[in-house]
Amino acid sequence: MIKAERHQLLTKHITNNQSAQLKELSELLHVSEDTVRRDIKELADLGIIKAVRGGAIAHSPVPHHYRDREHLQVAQKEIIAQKAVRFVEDGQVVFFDGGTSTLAVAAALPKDIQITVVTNSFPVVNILEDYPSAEVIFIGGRLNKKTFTTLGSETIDAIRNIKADISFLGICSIDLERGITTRDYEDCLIKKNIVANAKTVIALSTINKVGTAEPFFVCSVKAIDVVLTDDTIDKETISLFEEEGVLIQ
Amino acid sequence: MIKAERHQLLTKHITNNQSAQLKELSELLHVSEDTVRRDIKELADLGIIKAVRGGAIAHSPVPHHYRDREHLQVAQKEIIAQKAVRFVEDGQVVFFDGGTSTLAVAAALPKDIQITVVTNSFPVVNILEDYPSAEVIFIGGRLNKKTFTTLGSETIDAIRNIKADISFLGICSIDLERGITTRDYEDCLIKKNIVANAKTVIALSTINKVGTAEPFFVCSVKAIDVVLTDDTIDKETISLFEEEGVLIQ
DNA sequence: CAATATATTGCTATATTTTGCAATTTTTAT
DNA sequence: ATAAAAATTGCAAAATATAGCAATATATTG
Repeated sequence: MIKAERHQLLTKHITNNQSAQLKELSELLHVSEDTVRRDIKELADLGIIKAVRGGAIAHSPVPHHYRDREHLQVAQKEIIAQKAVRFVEDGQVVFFDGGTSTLAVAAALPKDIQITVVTNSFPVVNILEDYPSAEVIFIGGRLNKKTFTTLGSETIDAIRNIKADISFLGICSIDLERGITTRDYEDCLIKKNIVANAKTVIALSTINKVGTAEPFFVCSVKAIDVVLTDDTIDKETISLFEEEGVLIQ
Repeated sequence: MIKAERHQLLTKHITNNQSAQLKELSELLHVSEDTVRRDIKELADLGIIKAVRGGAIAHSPVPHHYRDREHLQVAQKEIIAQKAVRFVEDGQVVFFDGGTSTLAVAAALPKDIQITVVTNSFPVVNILEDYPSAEVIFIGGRLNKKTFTTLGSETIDAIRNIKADISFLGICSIDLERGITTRDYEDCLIKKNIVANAKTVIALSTINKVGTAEPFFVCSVKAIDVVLTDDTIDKETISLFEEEGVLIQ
């Protein structure tokens, strides 16, 4: 077997299993552990996998700067993501807001999904590069280097021109009385326009954000169609939201 | 058996099996390993398969994928990049086209440079995320998953609205008579608009691309201000370009 | 058609790369 | 602190690549 072929198999095996040990790979490929070690080093230099002591692990699917934040509440975000993907169907136009919750949803989409994704979030694009049947429309504008999204009037103009079937909205704070609010003014403007231009708005929120408020008002709870959280909601809250016409899960 | 026939069989065999060794192919085609090696090299130069030590492997599912080219001709691109950064000054608005040459220029910029960067290339944004004083404006549009740039009418509209001080143009082919040409129609449209809207156009080209031509016409050589290459140019060529008002280095 | 140029092919000799092994150092776990 | 596991280094044998060359085939030209 030639080296390039080994590299392919190595990459496949490691990304499939998330991790692998030298001994296991050495036996799989019928080469010495030294060779496997060297192969792993080469692949790691290319940024394809990550070399660790005793073997290798798969790269996280999200870009590096995001990894720090991504490790926060991974399990919770995963729960939200699983709830969210059930709403997405082939043929739809789906908008993804910035933020790690929406990113988790993008990452949870099945690889063969056939949708048109609209987003102003670079990490979302990073994820969707490998989805062969997903058309991606990126909303341009000024880059915000903290959130890796675009901002500004061009961004808002572009959002106004697209009517999405579903818009996933990452939420800072949500409260029945004060509605959805954000800490950042520009982000607020973006979200306002996303809400205004979607057929169905799905807000993603970890449970600890429910019942809190921030300075800038995006929209009332009525304007949201679905709220997805990482936990079970008590019946009282559910019916309170239902009174406003909002499905909360 | 003629060469073209061998090439067909080779391509078929390699794409079917994902990879193949020299010996195996040599026996299959009843020619020496040297010939197979040369065949593979030719097919690899055309980007049909990938030549590797000991044989060849099929290209990643998407041909001409950006990631494959990323590490190609690093030294040459570095030479071009060093020539290019000398043209950039603080306070300017600089446009970066897609492609690995322009990417190398972006990567060669000093970390503290204070410019406004406009681009439709995701890799360029990735580089500039870490430049604290560089403002980044991203041109939105439809994502091309091969080049990781945006395309389409929105992209072109946005380009028209920005007048850059300097535009760096990655070049497929450049020829004194036939001008600058590309292989891809949509890419051609983008480049056309970049050239039309820049004060200074700097074309980046590895030396092997000078004197070649592709189907789609972007602009005449006159429209370019500077051509940067990875090698020294003979005096005759220099004066020929100078007659057209083009500085070539 | 002849003769001349060009391209292809397989061979040889000479680099270069890859690989497994052994000796040594570093890291990890107890 | 100590033993075990893993990484690093240097090395030699084997595999593969490169460059030059001669023989042959193919294309071009007048």
